[in-house]
Amino acid sequence: MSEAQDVLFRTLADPTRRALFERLCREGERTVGALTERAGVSQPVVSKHLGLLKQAGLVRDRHQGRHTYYSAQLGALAPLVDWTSEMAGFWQSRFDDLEDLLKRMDQ
Amino acid sequence: MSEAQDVLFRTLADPTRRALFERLCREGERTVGALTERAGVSQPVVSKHLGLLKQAGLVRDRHQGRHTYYSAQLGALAPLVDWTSEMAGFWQSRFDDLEDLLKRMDQ
DNA sequence: TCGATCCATAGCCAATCAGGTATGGATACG
DNA sequence: CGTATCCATACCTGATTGGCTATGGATCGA
Repeated sequence: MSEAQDVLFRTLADPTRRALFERLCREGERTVGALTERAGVSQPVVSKHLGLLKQAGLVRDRHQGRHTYYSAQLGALAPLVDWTSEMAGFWQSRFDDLEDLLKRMDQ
Repeated sequence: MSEAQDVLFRTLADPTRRALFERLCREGERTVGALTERAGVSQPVVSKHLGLLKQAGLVRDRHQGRHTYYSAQLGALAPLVDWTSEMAGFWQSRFDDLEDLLKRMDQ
């Protein structure tokens, strides 16, 4: 029930938002205008999504003149990686328990 | 824009649903009744969430008499792991590009 | 200085969805 | 059998939210 995980999942659940984050990962730093092209939605919508991504810590922004440059903060994905590892860990430990059980039954 | 990733993120975005999946990972196979205890929501709601988790491939169900046992399908998390790896990969390759650039500038 | 461009905010609307209650089918038990 | 338990489905409702347009502040270029 970690808050960080919740924010990440909720933020990345939206396809438009995830696509924006993906583009920033692929292409590096980009302006709002550049991201709006081929985003399939209007500029205000892109700005709002970028705002949410920023709140989630997934991107950071840098102002230069009229432009705002956004870039991906990959480290923010850590809680997500941790969560999957944790789930896999539970799985594995239960599997070990099963192995233990079978081993003991075998004797 | 993989469909599998989209389903996973959307399904795991809900806290109640994620908590159910977590319990199944931690505790192994459980009935709907057992999951409803401490879920904080009503039994029909639990059933609906389990249905969605099943659609997403994250759990599987097994019927025995009046009971329905659900269990986590950890392999279903693969697309999520792949996605994070891919993002990290883009990040890394851009970093490599930068290294390349710096190296060439150095000469 | 004036017009144009870039971006963020505000306000609105439609769609989605998580929650509840009601209910019924299926199975177990006395 | 008849009753109780387990679970899923149907239906409704309020809240959330992703999209739009309108607008305004800020900066650049002429």
